[in-house]
Amino acid sequence: MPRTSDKRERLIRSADRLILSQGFKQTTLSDIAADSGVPLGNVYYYFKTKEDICKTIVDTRIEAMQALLEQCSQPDEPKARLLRFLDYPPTIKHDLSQDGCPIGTLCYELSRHERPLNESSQRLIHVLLDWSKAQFQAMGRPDAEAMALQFVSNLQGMSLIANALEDPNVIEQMVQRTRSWIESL
Amino acid sequence: MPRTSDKRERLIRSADRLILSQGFKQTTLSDIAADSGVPLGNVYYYFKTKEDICKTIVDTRIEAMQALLEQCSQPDEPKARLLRFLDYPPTIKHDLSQDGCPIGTLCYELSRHERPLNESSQRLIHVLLDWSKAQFQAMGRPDAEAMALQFVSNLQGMSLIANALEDPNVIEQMVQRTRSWIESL
DNA sequence: GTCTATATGTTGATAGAC
DNA sequence: GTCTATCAACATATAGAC
Repeated sequence: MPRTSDKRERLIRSADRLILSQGFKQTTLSDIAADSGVPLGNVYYYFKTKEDICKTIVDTRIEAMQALLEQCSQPDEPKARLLRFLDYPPTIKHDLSQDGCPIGTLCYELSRHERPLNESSQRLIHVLLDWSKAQFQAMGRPDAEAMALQFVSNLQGMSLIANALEDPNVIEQMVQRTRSWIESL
Repeated sequence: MPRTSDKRERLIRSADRLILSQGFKQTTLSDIAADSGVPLGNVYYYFKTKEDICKTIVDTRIEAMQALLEQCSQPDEPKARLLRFLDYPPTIKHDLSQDGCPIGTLCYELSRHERPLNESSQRLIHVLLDWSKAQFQAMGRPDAEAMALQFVSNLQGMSLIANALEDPNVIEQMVQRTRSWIESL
């Protein structure tokens, strides 16, 4: 019987969605329980603490981003990989402008919590930085580090502004600019 | 007697600092009271609600940024104004990498609160966008809107990444890149 | 205007029956 | 494994003496 329970999965999905739209601190266990249809007391069978849920969400988002990045890393030249990644933000521009970037928002919120939660910020942003840097290095650029910084900065900057203005068009415009920049290299 | 009380000012200063390092939701009235040396019950003589404090901090930061922008707007050509603004981030790179941007962090946090708090996000980011756009327009650029987007995106992107990595050098590197971009126009 | 004491509500977490 | 009931801590906000 317990083998077929999908409660843990439902809890994670609800937590992920609620944390994205409300933030981690703002989201209560009661919110997550209600949204997932799991009784409040039962949450503690699956997660030891609220902080434990947060760590799980961090891992979930990191893995989701890594899956996306691998999908963009087909046996191809690095420039095409970067351009292929840029196809993604416009497909979720409405989510991005409504809730911000799942990586960036968590990054910024967790960096103002205590240890060990704030240590997740570094891991989250490194996923994007490391992959980007690898692509610029494969392009033979000695300034790969700085280029990766600019690339990820564009992604995070556009998400924050689009979210603040609630304007999906910001994503379109900035992706277009970033695309032109990559193509010109 | 009450004329010389600086309690309200002390409360604002403490709230501003605490909200910057811990976030608004995370910061309790007790924190602010203790830090400012004002008894908890007395806070409500100066502010009706906690939300009221937040709105005051938003205004404070907007005014501080406007003051800085005016300082960069000496009777000069627009390109020099943008470059003069870029002198600023490196002077506070340690604060930026420790706590993030006072505009951007508040922007991202408040956009996931309910109305009317989330409406402040738009006002906060518009301060930077409007001023930047005005400079690019004065430079005669028809794409001033997109240029302002890229400029502010760089500022916010570098702050988020520097904060996540706790690395002031990210500010230096990205400001240098942004400076080169502006100079090339 | 100032401050102590406290009301009121919410939240993370636990106890214990089933 | 599941769920109800509840605890203990904390946060916002108020009452009321001074």
